[in-house]
Amino acid sequence: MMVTIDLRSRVPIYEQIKNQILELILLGVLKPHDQLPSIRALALDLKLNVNTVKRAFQDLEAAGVTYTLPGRGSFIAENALENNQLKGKALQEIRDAVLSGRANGIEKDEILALVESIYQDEK
Amino acid sequence: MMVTIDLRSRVPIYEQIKNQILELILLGVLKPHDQLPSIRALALDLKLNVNTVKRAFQDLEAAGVTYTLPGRGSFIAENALENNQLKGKALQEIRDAVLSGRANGIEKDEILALVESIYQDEK
Amino acid sequence: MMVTIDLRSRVPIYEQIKNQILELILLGVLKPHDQLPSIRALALDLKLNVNTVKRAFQDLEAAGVTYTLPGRGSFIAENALENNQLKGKALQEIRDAVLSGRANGIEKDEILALVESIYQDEK
Amino acid sequence: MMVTIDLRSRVPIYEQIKNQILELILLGVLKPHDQLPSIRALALDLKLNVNTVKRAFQDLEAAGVTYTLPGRGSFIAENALENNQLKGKALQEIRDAVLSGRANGIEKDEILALVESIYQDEK
DNA sequence: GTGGTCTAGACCACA
DNA sequence: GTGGTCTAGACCACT
Repeated sequence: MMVTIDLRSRVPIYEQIKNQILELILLGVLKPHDQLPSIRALALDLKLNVNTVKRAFQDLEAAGVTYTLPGRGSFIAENALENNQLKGKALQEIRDAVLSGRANGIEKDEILALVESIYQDEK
Repeated sequence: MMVTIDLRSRVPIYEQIKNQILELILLGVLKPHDQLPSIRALALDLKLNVNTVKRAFQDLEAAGVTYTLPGRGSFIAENALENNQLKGKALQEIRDAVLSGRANGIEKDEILALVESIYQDEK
Repeated sequence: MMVTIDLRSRVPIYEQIKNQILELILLGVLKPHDQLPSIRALALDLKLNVNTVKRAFQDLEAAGVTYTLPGRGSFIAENALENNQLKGKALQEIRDAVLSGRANGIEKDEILALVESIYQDEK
Repeated sequence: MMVTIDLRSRVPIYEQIKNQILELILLGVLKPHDQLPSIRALALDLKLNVNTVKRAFQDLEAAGVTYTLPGRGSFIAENALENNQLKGKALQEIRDAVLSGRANGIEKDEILALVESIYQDEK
């Protein structure tokens, strides 16, 4: 699993895990019914607490991105990205951040440029 | 003072206060050396605890946006917006939110449109 | 009375008044039994609240620097500077400030230079 | 953690904590990325309220001396002392205190000796 | 366990 | 009246 964590980020670790798995699906690296690594294996690999990884997996399942077969493991859902119910929350976060940025005097063009650069990165 | 609070927002109340005061400065409603409402008056007005409002004012002062004369009140600093040391943090928040949005399958154009609409609002 | 107040300073206004009167005595401008301006006149002159000036005068009298004849006014005491019981407190304030400066990485020489420059100013 | 508090000092408790942590960094006892004690543990240890300790840590973080990972703890920043934005304020406090001391008839040499003795203490 | 937010309320210093 | 400090304690998010 190509997942890297930045412990110094203010973004919760479980969010980083979720985001990176979603990115891998988006990029086609992970396909429907592919098996995810076990929670314990990933926690060991990333040197994280099992609970932290568990929380990420729980969220993904709750959002309809993955499904779990008890005793077998977690797998990518059929229509993972279409199911994803996390989009709304993500959009709201962007709205909040942009509003805060505007209040702090950040120019519109500054943000537009930032968005462009982010979407250029690894597409 | 035209400050409105959304108690149900995930954005901390004191951040909402900070942002709204910054907006008022940006819009020219509040000018250097203008006096802000007293923390007690604002707390009463917004039905908040004094400490919550105080936290907002403390942050603004630490950021160089306002200055406080104990026993007299808080005032807008001479170069409030130039001093503002909160911009960097705000930009970082936008970056994080956009990255998270991208991971969740939000299209670039969707974000660009959102940014445009936010900046059209009251500028 | 040549007293000037800096409303923007973190030093309490009544302390500024006390300090300036003490300086005037130190410089010989005010001599024993000279009459100080009335509290009201000074408050009017400096555009301050009467209570603020009153507090300064009270402190000076309590410290043995001045004496008051009810209905007549306040006067410089015979041995104003020798009597002054405020020295100890002032020394303690310097100690605290220097300790704090040391903690914040200010070099000894920096402070020594500052002290020299202050004592050169108007002596 | 070797932190001692003087409850009877006019220096706010949270300032005492800030100063002592800064001293520990200055002395090399605390190094970049070292973890500070938890605010709860320190509060318990010093018999203080959690919020008082929190205020100290908040200030240190705002000044760029520490960084905080929610849920994990607070740590010394990479360039803690270089970042420290509190130096200016500390210098201003010394200036004010010395001016006040001069007004109260404290001799220059008295202050110079005091500064020397303070810097001899534990350097 | 960690820190983050918020409330309620006391007491003090200053204007 | 103003802001500043401190306490006690609740509730939440994250590890």
